Amino acid sequence: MTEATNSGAATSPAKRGRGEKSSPTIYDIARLAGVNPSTVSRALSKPGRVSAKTQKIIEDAAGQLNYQVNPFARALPTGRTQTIGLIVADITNPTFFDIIRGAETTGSARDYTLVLAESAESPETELIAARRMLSTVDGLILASPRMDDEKIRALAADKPVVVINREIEGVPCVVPDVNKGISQAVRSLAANGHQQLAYVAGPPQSWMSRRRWEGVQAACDWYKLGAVRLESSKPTVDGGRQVARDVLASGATAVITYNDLLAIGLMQELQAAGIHVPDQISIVGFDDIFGADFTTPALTTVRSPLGECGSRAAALLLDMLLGQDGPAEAVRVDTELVVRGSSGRLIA
Amino acid sequence: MTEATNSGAATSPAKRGRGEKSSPTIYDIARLAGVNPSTVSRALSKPGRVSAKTQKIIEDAAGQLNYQVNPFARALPTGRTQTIGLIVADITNPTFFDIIRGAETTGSARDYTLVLAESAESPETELIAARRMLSTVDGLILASPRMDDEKIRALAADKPVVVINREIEGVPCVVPDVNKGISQAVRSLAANGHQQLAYVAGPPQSWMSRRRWEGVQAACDWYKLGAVRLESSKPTVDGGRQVARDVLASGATAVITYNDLLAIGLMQELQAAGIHVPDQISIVGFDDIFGADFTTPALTTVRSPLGECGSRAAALLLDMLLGQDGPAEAVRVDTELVVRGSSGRLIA
DNA sequence: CAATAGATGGCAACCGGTTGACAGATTGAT
DNA sequence: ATCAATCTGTCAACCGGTTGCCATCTATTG
Repeated sequence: MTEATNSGAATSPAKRGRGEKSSPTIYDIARLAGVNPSTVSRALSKPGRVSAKTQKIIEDAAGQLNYQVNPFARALPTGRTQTIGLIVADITNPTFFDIIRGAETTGSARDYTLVLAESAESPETELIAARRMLSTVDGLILASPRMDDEKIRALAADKPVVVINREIEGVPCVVPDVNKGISQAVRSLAANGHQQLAYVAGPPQSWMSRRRWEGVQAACDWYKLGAVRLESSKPTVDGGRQVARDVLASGATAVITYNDLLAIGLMQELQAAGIHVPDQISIVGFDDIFGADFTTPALTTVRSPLGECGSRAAALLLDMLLGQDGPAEAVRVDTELVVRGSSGRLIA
Repeated sequence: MTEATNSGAATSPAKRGRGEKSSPTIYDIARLAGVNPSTVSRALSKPGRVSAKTQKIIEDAAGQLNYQVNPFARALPTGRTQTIGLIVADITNPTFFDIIRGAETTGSARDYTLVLAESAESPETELIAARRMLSTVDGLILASPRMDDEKIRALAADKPVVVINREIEGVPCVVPDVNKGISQAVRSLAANGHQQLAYVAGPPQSWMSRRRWEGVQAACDWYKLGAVRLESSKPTVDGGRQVARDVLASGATAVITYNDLLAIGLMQELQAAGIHVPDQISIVGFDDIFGADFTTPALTTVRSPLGECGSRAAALLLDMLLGQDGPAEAVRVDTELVVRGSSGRLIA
């Protein structure tokens, strides 16, 4: 017996790449506890399947050996990996920081590890990343996906998928409900004397950008403001700078942008042109990203609770992994207007 | 033949959790190509080990079946997982965004997947996360780790580890070389008439904060400026606000902070108190994080190429996985002063 | 006290690749 | 033509858990 242990220990050390003292297995525990490996396996993963007495013996032995399951060995027969994947369109975009964080936090709270990939805003890269991931994770979160509904549904047919920032029939989704925040914003602008509003749109293929424009239109209708839509070249600070001349040309005195980056770039450019914000033009961003309050004046913005989206999506996914059905309806989280200095009374 | 394929497809569908049509294996390929599974394995992972002819047959068959290796099955006997882990102290801290991005980008360029975890600034959580990860990744990157040198060395003994933002004897490290940037900053401040400088320190256990203070001291010595060190409660915008009164009390006309967040908070608070930046006090941050140029005036800062650190660290790690030795010396990446509006001539 | 149901542990096959050992086929040198 | 050296493919064991099935043992019931 001792001899067996010994020889076992003697053969294995060089096994793992870099001198890792190959960790104890259920076989080691079984030998120590005097039971069959399968019993150890059951004791460790099927509560109640073995008697309390043996359970204890095995747990003690496991503790003594400082046992840790080998995730790969477990994943192989079961397919379970204790891992969730997250694909974001652009890692440099701070919008996603909070989503990543939310997902990581609730994931690790339930002992799931987060695997991260970026699609670089490309539908093709996204699909490839998703496919590659799908085989190694238990479920997938897609944040602001750029690929077709069809492709996403196909992925969702294979493994649980949750989508953030987009609604897709038949796939569980978590989306900020923009209406509340937008209507607060438009009401506030109307109350401050604005009559003509411009919406600076995001990428054409962005579902969320369309959604926000619809919300703006509806709110402007209600509050009797004129609304025009302006296109941006890209949803970044730079894109915001570039759209400044269109904004001026539009004659609007209030601007709502697809996201905060556009708003910040726009504000910088307007200020550089000698225009006073908010006295001459009010600017309202979207998302309340990190840094939105660094500007002078600080940016008024419709806060999307991105962190909450990430964490809700992860929670949803984990529930689905436990066998629950995804919600039939999209989960909506409320947005709200955060009033800071970049919006205010129009001083004509 | 067709029948075999067919029956294979027919028996397996219920296998994987949620109707995943269990993917083809090397056995399927072997059957289709009329060779032994081990030959398939070799053809697919040991270039040159099989003849060009069979190689082609097998590759065709693999392509036809749309084969993808099962990472777990591969990981089990080999230990290789095609995965690198990254542990950051705080996911909300934008400093790490760039590091994450750099690591993800160069990792995925070499077909490695990034696994992410956060330590929430706690040495204990960090160690636990690291241990848990270590068994499932090929190598680990620790960004601004908070745990003891000893613990890190212990981890490094098991698997390749690369550390960012800290130097540890015997462990490969990637650190910004602060001297160049700091001396540019101090020289610029001296040239603008400043004589008394304050350094606002970061967390006491931060290696990098000490390092920066040493750099500031040395540069101030050289340029004949007085330097005092002030403590901050926490390295955030809020911490920056709180340290404002100490800064004023110190009589310094120029401030270098441990990081940009402190600088931004400090600037906000000073401005709120009616102090003009940079006419009365110059502020220089550290890192050039996302948003550092959103402020008015935009923040002058010593840029740490965090993205490059992340990507260099990942590259280093991947090289080590290929069997190369880690560098004996820490890899240093240059910092440089980015002059924006928050620093300038002292107008007494 | 016999019959039976339920609890518990063991056996062995299996998940899907990897790899050392080996044998048959080729090739080349003599 | 002979023999060694090299190539190439096969066999089978193995990585470390999981799980269906069965045997045994215990507790319950008539």
